[in-house]
Amino acid sequence: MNDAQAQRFEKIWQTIREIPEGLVASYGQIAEIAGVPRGARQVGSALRHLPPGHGVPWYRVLQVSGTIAFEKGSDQFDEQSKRLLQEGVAILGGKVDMRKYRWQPDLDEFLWKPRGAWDDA
DNA sequence: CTGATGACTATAG
DNA sequence: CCTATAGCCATCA
Repeated sequence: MNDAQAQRFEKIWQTIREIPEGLVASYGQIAEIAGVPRGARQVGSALRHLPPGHGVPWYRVLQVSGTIAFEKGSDQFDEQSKRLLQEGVAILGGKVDMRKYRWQPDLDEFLWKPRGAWDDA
């Protein structure tokens, strides 16, 4: 694996690490933030290649519809839903309500650095 | 190089 | 809501 690939994966993993506990993001969303336009599939690929002991909250990444990407009934599906429920993310009808749990970096900015945000308005 | 694959998504019916 | 289709693009055989 060359540097460019490793770097892209690192960037994606780093982005996923920014998702706050209790919130989720879609593959496409992570791709966009990580600077990989139309790279939703690459995000999935990056997660598939996660090294041991990564500490990346991979379970906070869902399909844009709020559905868990794994097949229902699989071990991975169970593992992911379990972890989400554990941090308060509800799963109704097999899917997460994205309107409610979707992470919005813009909003983070708004909440963390409101200082002077409206000064020149 | 070529073709198949996949932890994706958008759109149409 | 579900299926089908078509883009998408890094990876892999």
